[in-house]
Amino acid sequence: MTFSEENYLKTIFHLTVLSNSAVSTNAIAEMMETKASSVTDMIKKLAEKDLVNYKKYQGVSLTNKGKLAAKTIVRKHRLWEFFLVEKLDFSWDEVHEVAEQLEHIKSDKLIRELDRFLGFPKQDPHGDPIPDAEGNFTVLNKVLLSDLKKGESGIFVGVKDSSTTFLQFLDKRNIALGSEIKIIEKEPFDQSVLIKINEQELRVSKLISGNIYIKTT
Amino acid sequence: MTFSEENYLKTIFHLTVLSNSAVSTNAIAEMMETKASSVTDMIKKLAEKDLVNYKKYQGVSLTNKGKLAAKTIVRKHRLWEFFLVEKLDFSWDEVHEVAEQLEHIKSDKLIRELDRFLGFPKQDPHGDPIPDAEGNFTVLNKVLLSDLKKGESGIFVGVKDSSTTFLQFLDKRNIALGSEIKIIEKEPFDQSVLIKINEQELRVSKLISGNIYIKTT
DNA sequence: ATATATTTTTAGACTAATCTAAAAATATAT
DNA sequence: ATATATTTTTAGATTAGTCTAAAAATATAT
Repeated sequence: MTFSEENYLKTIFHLTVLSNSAVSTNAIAEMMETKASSVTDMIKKLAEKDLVNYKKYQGVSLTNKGKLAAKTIVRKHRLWEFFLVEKLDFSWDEVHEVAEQLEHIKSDKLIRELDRFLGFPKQDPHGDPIPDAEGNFTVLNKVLLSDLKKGESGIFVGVKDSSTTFLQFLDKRNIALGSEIKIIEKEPFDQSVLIKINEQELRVSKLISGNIYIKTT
Repeated sequence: MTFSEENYLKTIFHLTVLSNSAVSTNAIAEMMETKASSVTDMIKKLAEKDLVNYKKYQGVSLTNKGKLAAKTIVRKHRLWEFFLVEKLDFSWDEVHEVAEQLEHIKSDKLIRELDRFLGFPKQDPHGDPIPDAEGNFTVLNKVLLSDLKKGESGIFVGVKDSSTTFLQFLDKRNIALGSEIKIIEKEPFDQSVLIKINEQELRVSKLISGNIYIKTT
């Protein structure tokens, strides 16, 4: 499987998780920053290899074979991210680009041994689940900070948007995975919330609270 | 720089070390298991980028820029090999193929941090020197086992041929880097040598002794 | 229901890296 | 020194992945 094929599978997988139905050509093109015509070409190739189900104009979905391949790539990506943060002192906003490269390295032994070396981690540095060799993973049951009500609290366990800018925003305010967050007050007008974190009070906008996953305690 | 360009540079580098003069198109083709015409095409591309000196029919050599690029790839290859053996329990005959992939990952921070994480190793698992970030490395002054005379001894510090079969041959006989080896006797007829290693005596052919590097003590 | 807008596919072209076959240059042998 | 062999380059084709522009299919709006 080529790098490009792997990248398409991964993108289709991520889009499927979001939408839970057939994925459109344009959605893939947009997420990959490429053209719809290129997507059509590649989809045909993947369908030929039984990695996706495809009927002209009807969007695309992963076959079981394609799903396992996609999960394997996600597994590799997230294990490498964990490695970079835990062993090589990368910060969580620096890992994505390098993991995008490392995820394509082909060696079953490598990924098996890396997993062992890291102690079989279950979440990557952004709180996303790391699939095991069979593609299975457990999703924490978590809610968005924006869905909590006044007085409720929980542990910060993941981010929805893991863009560099958002992650750096959190770093600047010392909001890290594992922090306890409590809702002090919600402003109905702009839906901003006043939260208590690290013994400090902080007001965050809806855009922020809608990107923070909380495990309620 | 593409993977392919990097592989050509690396090959030219290795061939230059061996021959110490301009490298022929055919030599590159043979080492890379490709066709001379493909080599010519790529050489032109590398010359265009000022990575090699090239005059039609006269062979190629690396420019300073090309030499540094090549050493950087070798540095990455050997650091990853060290990582695989030291941290992921690979054996020295399993690392090459995976390192061939890992050497192409692009991230200065990655390789800098990996080097630090590994404790700035100076030799890879086969005893080959690991260049530093500037491309400098120290070559142990070592001799071939086949050049030692009766009664001389030293430490096994490297292999000349690091093919899987040769490395597995050594493993089978418990001949590992760091072992002390002493020449008990040399047979003039077939140039085989009787050596003492790990308290045992062992007869090895010229083909073997000619692939083992020794640091005399 | 039909016109209009949007999405998707197709047709044809481009680049990088490769190949085969033929031509050109260089090396070798007597 | 010249014929022969070898090496290297060129010319032209192929494949994977991409693109633009146009055509075809589907969705939307009134």
